Amino acid sequence: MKNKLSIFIEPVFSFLKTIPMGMVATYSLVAKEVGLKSPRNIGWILKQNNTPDIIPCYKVVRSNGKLAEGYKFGGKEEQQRRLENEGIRFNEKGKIINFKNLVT
DNA sequence: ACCATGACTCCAT
DNA sequence: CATGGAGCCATGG
Repeated sequence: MKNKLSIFIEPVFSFLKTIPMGMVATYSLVAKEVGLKSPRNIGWILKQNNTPDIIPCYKVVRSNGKLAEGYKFGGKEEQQRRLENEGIRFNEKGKIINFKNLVT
């Protein structure tokens, strides 16, 4: 590839697959995990995902417990559905309840 | 090289 | 708790 972030794509996707059922990761956590500087970069990388049923990019949430706007496959509503399927619950404001289930 | 944009975060108000 | 601004780093025009 000709851009710098592309070399982080596979590491990020691999990490996402290791996140257990019922748990999520924040953008900054994923960034730190693969050695990237800015959480913004993770957003860019997640947009490179073309296989939502193989790469669980829906497991990445914002640090405030809410979902990012730009989930590529049906928006944050679809992302919320996927998370709820794992048992993650949301309040009426769209914020994750018991936002302690982060991976370390 | 300049500028706008983005699936973000932190901190102040 | 909601909002705004600054910081952030890479991409693309």
